[in-house]
Amino acid sequence: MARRGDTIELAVLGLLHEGPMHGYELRKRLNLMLGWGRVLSYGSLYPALKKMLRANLITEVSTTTTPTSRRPRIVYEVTPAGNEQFQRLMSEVGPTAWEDDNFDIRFAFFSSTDMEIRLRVLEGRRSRLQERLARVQAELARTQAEVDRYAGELQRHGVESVEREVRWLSDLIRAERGDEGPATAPATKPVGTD
Amino acid sequence: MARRGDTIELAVLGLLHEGPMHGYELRKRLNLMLGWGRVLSYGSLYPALKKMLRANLITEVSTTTTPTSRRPRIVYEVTPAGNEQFQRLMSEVGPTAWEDDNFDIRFAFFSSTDMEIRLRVLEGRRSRLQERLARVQAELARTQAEVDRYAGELQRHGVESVEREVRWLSDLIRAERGDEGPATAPATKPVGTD
DNA sequence: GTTAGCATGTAAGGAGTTACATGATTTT
DNA sequence: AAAATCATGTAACTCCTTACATGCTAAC
Repeated sequence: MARRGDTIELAVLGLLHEGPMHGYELRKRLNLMLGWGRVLSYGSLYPALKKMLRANLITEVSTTTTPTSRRPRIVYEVTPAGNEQFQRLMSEVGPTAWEDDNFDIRFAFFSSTDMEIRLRVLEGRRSRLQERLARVQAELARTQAEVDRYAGELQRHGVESVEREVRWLSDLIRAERGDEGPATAPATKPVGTD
Repeated sequence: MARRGDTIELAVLGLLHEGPMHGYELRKRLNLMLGWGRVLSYGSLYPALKKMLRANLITEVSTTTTPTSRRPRIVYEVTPAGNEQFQRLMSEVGPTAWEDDNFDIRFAFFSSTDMEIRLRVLEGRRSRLQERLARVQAELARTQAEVDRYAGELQRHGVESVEREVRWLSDLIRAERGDEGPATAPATKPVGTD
């Protein structure tokens, strides 16, 4: 079962899926990818790589092929076992918190999986969001007038944001089913109900 | 300077600002308030309360006044020092990550501060979001076509969401300046540029 | 009478950050 | 020549979660 800490593992396997890379570059790519907020520190990346080496998910590749005679960098490559693990982490159904925390990463690597898994991840996220939406809206109805102005405004904005994301997911699911990848632009147009 | 762990402290002080409460109730209110995602566990709440007691930010209040003869609950009340700390945490300018992590909590307690602080918090958040937006869009322009379909779609959606939040913040700032609290509905209307 | 919710706490462990340590290479 | 960036790592520390431990009260 997927644990909290498997996030870095998933991200590293996903990036290495595109080709060999060394630690420093992995960190840079990761920080661009997950640019919205948190950055990953070396203090967690390097130990994670060591752990993955021991688990035989990745292997070191000699850098001697580099023509420009740079300083020795440790380039990693994904093993067959690593690819298996990647597919497992991409598709596994775990606790809500884990799946929500890793949705973005999974999405970013959608090209490296098949449609079946993409649909499961998208639909899973949508149903979790809808469930929460229902709970929050029930709560809102129950406590109606007694909420603070600002707290209420925050709730309202939160609900609206989640509703948008649900519509976005619905568009993507439709596109996926219609077999034409993510829609390139129409997310702002009225798309009817979900 | 505000540390990462001051989040619970801020939230507890904010809730107690509305009146005395015991731990169990604090947790419930908090989990409703921050309903979008993570829940706070007893394992972090109770030790935090103990720590705040020692720091003299809150005090225990005897529950003997309760008429229904319930089991003894430990009801906490905020001290003058606690109120000072609350105002400090509400207004303090810290590292980006801290301010971003705590924006929602600060917003939810806006009624307990004055307009000066509300404006500073709202404008601070808006400028941080705009800065990130600029960075990401520059990055998007630089790497144009070479991005993966799904990774690109994720970026696009992220930019759109942040742009929405910037408009929301601008509405709130305008309302705050016009002295009429948060707008009750017009967030979906076109509001021009920021 | 037993399940569900109220109520408070502790201990162990996970995951990641910050700060430290080191040194090569490229740019200014 | 200095500053920035490339590049890899370790140690200490922080914050939080999970799991455990305990017992009362209300509802079914």
